[in-house]
Amino acid sequence: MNRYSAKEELILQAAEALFLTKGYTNTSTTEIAQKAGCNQALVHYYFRTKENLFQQIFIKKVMSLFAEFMKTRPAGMDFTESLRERMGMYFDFIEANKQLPFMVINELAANLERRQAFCEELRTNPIYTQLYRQFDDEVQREIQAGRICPIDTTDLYMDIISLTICTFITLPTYRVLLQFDNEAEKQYIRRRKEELITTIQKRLRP
Amino acid sequence: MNRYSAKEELILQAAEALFLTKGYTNTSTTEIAQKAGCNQALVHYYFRTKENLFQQIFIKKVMSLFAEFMKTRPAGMDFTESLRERMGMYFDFIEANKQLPFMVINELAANLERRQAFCEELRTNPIYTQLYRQFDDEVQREIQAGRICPIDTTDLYMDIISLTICTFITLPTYRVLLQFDNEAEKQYIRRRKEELITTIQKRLRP
DNA sequence: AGCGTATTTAATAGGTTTATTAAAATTGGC
DNA sequence: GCCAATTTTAATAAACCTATTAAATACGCT
Repeated sequence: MNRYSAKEELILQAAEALFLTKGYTNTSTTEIAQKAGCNQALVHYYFRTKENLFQQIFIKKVMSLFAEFMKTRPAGMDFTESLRERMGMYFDFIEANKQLPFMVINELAANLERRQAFCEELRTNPIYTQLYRQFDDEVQREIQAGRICPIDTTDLYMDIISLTICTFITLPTYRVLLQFDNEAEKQYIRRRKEELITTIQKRLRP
Repeated sequence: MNRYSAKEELILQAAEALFLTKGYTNTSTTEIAQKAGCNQALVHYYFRTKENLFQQIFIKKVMSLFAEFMKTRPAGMDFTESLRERMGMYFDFIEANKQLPFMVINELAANLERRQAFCEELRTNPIYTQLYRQFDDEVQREIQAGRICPIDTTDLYMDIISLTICTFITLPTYRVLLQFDNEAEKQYIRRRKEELITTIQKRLRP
């Protein structure tokens, strides 16, 4: 079941929400405690240090982000179809976790140690290496069969995450700049999703 | 000439380097003073507040980023050619200012007031509105002439900055992950630049 | 040389932050 | 219903950060 106590869970949730929206430095343990409805000392009682608490949330979240795209290819589809499917899923996942890209970018870019720990995990954990290899194999097969044009798998992956992530990274600014109301924003996001899929499909045409 | 005194200039430089790499919150005025080789009080003497100092650097930098792409179309080229040229220039500009995207993302996303001030500037300053309108006109003309396929100008612009910026946002991580040495990194960046141009050109094909 | 202004510093007030400690409250087993 | 372990709190130490103030130093001008 749940290896966390109720309060511990509340603290984790509060911390996650705050770290995601405000980043590591801008979030204080006092604030986390407040949001979780407990004393600040309790945060340290359960997690000892702020860094510790952050790591637990960070690793979990970031890995889910990476794994989302590399998910096993849905059965009974050709590559192009399944890629479209996966891009859609990835895009939706980030839409549902709009703040995640910010946290990842901030913490990975700002902190060498965290970056190294993260890369170490990515390089050594067979879950991720296998997922990547599998995706790469698919791409190579399609290229050899002439169904898509030659492209480096890294580039393809980068293109997809770039177009996805930047949509949400620029969103807060676009919201102000283009004066989105709720409906306009939804529509914009839908359009960006279409644009992502179109662009990648055209990119892959032989 | 230079309206800054020598020490003032040193402080600005130190602050710029630090804000760019570590962000606003993670940089202290003490640190800036240290790097500039002066007393911490001097930072406040010249710029009164840390926020003030930051603004001066931020506005200048961000506006140069936006303006770079919208530069007037180089003469004697057709649109496709000139677009390629401009994408190259934009990419190179960001390569020469690798840290800039981080600062922009962080500060615009994290701080509503800054975002509003920035958007206000972008919306009202004729330099930027004109540059954008001009680019939009070009795109419309090309579409009507059937030389490129229909696309929303906002989408086209977003695609370009996405592919450019994400290259450098992920770079610190890729550096560790793919264990780049100097040469490998350069090569990777060159490849990403090609990929950007290829992808956009294919995207625009009728 | 000497006065007045601009620059630079040391010292410090006032605030916030993380982390610890010791005591109080709560819970579950018997 | 009491004891012991767990959970929670209040209080506070120690570090650090921004901003200010008043004093010291350098500088330009006559």
